Amino acid sequence: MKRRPLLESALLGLLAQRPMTGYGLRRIFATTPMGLFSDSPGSVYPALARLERDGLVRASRQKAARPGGRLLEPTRRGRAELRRWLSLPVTREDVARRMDELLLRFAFLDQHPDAAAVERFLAALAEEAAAYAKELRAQARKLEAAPASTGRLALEHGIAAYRATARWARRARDAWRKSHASDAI
Amino acid sequence: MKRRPLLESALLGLLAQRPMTGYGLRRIFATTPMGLFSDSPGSVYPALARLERDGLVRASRQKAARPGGRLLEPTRRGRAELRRWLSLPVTREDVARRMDELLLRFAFLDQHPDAAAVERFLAALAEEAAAYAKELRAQARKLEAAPASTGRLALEHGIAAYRATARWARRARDAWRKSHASDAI
DNA sequence: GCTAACATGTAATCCGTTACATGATTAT
DNA sequence: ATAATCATGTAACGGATTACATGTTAGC
Repeated sequence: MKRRPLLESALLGLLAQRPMTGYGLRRIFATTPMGLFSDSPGSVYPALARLERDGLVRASRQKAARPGGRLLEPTRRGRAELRRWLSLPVTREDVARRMDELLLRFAFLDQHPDAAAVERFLAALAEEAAAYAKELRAQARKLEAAPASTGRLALEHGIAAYRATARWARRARDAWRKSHASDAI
Repeated sequence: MKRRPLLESALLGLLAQRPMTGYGLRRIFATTPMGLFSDSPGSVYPALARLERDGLVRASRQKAARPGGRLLEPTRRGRAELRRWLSLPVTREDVARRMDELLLRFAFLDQHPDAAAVERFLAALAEEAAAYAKELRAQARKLEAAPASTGRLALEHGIAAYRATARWARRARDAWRKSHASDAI
C-alpha cells in the first residue's frame, strides 16, 4: 500500500481530462496555479515513464500533432487507478499533513462516476478541518505565553487556515448542490 | 545560493531556542503541530550530521543528561546562519509556493536581534498574500465555467486561504504592536 | 534567416522514507 | 523482570532538482 507520488496522480488526472504531450503537461505546471509541481523535464518525463511502465498511460506517436511528439492518454487500468485514488476517504491525517493532496484530488473529483462523491468529500473535509482547528486551539491554550510569541502566532495562523478551509468546504457544498440540483429530481 | 533544506533550518531554530538531543528534537516533531516534519531517525540524524559537518551545530557528550546522549547546540556560525535565514525578504514566490517555509521562519522570528523584523515580516506577508489572492481571482475569472467545476472550486479554496493568511497577518501585526508597545517609549 | 516555442530525454546529486540494528535507563 | 522511554545510528531505495544535451517547426 505505498502511496503513489502526487506528481503521478496529477499527471494521470490531467491526461484523463484531455490527452496531451509531456510538453503540454509541463506548460500547465508552468502557467497555472497548479504550479506547486515543477515543470522541469527532469521531474515530468521520468514520472511519465513510470506511469507507462506500470501500464497506466499509453503513448502514441501517430496521434501526436507534430513529429517527435507523443500524445499521452490513460489506459483502462489508468482510469481505474484514478477512480481508486479519487475514492479514498478524507482522514484527519490527510487534513493535518496532506492538504495539497486533498485539494488536488478534489480538483479532479468531477471526473468521478459517482455524482455524490463531490458532496461526500466536501462534507467530510468540512468536518475534519473544523475538528483539526479545534485540536490546534487546544494546543494553543496550553502555551499561554504572556507576551505573545511568534511561535504562538504561527499556530494561530494554522487555526485560521483550517477554519477558512472548513468555511470554504461548506460554501462549496452549497454551491455544488444548487448547480446540480436538476439531477436530483 | 542553494536553498538549505527546511528540516535543517527547523533543527537549527529549535536548538537556538534550547539545546537538546536529537531524540528531543524528534519528540517535538512527533508531538507538536510542527509535525509536518518526519520524526524518523533516518531523516533527523543525517540532517544533524550535515549541520555538524558545516560547522553550524556542535555536540557535547559531557553536557548530555545521560550517557550515550549528545547535547546539541548551535555554534556562532550556526546562529549567524539562522539570522541570515530569518532576514530573508518575503517574496511573491515564497507566498505562492513556500508558505510552509514562511510560517516556519515566522515561528522563529522572535529570536531575531532586530525587534522590528517581526512587524516588517507581517506587513510584507499581508501585502503579498493579498496580492496573490487577487492574481488567483483573475485566473478564476478566466475559467467561468457555467456549471462550477471542482477545478474552479479548488482555485477558490486557494483564494480563501490566501485571504485568511492576509487577515491573520494584519491581526497578528496589531497584536504584536500592542504587546510590545512598552519598548517603543 | 533567425528566434521563440514545441518537444523529449539523461546524468549527477541530494534528500527523505522505511526498515533495520543496537543499547541504556526508568517506571511498574 | 520487563516494558516503555531515552538515545543514536546505517542501508536500501526512490524520487525531485538542476543542468546538460538535442532536434523540429512556426512566425517574423
